[in-house]
Amino acid sequence: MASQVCRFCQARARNICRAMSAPHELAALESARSGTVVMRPHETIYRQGAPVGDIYNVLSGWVALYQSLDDGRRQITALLLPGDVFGIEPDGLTATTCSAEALTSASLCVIPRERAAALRARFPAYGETFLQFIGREYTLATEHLTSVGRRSALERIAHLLMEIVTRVKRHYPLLSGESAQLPLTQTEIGDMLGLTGVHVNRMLRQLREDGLVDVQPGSVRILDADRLARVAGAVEGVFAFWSETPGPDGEQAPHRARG
Amino acid sequence: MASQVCRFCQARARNICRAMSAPHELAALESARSGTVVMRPHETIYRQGAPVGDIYNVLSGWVALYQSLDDGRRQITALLLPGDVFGIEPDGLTATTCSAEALTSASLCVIPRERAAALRARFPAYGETFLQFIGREYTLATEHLTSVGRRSALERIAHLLMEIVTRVKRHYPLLSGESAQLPLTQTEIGDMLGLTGVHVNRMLRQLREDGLVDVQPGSVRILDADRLARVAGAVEGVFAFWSETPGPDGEQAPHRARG
DNA sequence: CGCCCGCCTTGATGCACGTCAAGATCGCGC
DNA sequence: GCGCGATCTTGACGTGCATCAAGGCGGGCG
Repeated sequence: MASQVCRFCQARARNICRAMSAPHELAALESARSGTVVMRPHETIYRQGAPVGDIYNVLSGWVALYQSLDDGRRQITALLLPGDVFGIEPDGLTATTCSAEALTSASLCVIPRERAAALRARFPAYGETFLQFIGREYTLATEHLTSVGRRSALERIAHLLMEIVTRVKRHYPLLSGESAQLPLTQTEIGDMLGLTGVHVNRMLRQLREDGLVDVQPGSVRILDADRLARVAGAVEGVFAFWSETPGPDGEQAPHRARG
Repeated sequence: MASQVCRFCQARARNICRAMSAPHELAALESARSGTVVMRPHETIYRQGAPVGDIYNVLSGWVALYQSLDDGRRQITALLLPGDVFGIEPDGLTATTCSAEALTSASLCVIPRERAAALRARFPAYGETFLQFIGREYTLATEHLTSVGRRSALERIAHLLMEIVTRVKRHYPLLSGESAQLPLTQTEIGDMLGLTGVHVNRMLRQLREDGLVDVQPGSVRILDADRLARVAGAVEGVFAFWSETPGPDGEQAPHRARG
């Protein structure tokens, strides 16, 4: 009883399904997916240590993956925006090392793990897209690692704000000027960057006083992108990476320019 | 002019080529690979910002991926041991975000990126193995992120030592007792964990005085694995993860036990 | 043999960030 | 309209790790 959702899916062109467009490919997708799930803010999608049999495609809303330690410390290890995928790490059926939680209301397209594997076997291009998407997540994680390991609190926050605004801009025109929704509490920003909420607050204040950004609860506006990037100590080429759709070696990157 | 190296490759059973064993599969591998490269200690394999057209399979030796900031700070983002793969992140042809360097003498099996893609298209099982290996690297990066973000210096070091000994043990019997080669300087350990070499030294001293480990230049010996794991604040299930060969949802994990 | 250069080791000092604590603000439910 | 909880905000204070500095050890090379 496959419905026809995939062939009308607006998100398809830019997410993990983008290699599938012929009628028989769409039919295969439609019969593989098990449905769309709608999560409410702060609802848990799956919990660290539990087996996870599905792969999730973010259609709308923001999702966080995080790891918790016994004493309650937690680290957000990934931030997923519409167009991103999670649950692909191949240890799904035994035990995930991260929990997943919706930060906002979110709708997720769900595909059972084995059916996704079957699709990859049948449509190699679909498998390649998987590789590109998990490679993208890996690169993002790597950049967060250098941020948390080697950047000061101020640099980390500047870097994260640039990343978020750039990634949001990739799919949605910004609200006005360089302003974007930011549905993260300061504590959650701290949990991404290895800081406390209190210290995040102080650093945001400094960025505001220096005229670099304006962060209101719920939104960011970047006032001086050049100086912010300089504070962030951004590595050559990251902006292009953040804004591009993962692709076969970045071929279809929209505005890639180096140097 | 394909040689016959792959069919006699000792490493094949446990590395990214393990799905390939039939004669025609081995022939395909042999004609795809471009050769074996031998690196000397501290030799650079590729540099951050440069395009990389190859995928590397570690046959022997240790390799580090790292990211550098303008002012010389650096973060090691991955540690590759024999059996691991790097260069798979799909942004290869434009610009890598990390540099790669041999920590010891190392030999690497090299496959050009497009030929690997062609193999994946022809042999879906090979493509699945890619997914599993990059997923493994992603999970490791994620755990390093929570270490650097949320663990104290002492905890991070305990955690890293357990990870390294467990990963080494996966492929090689330990030297004697729980002792393994550790070809990392204390500064390099610091670069993995977001610490200075000086502080690494002090924390190692404390672990030694507490009778948990014995770290000589060049080797580690774990004296009390239980207490060390408690200091590390290890998350449920990581040890099994470190020691297992990445597989289809961990099916062939050798000693997996949870709880 | 003796120099030099990396690395390890340890001490003294400083600072970036954490912790604790007390409002202020705002949205929400009753 | 009022109370309540979550979040933001700011101050005072403490500490974990960095920084600076000096000496020891060992291995490679002239």
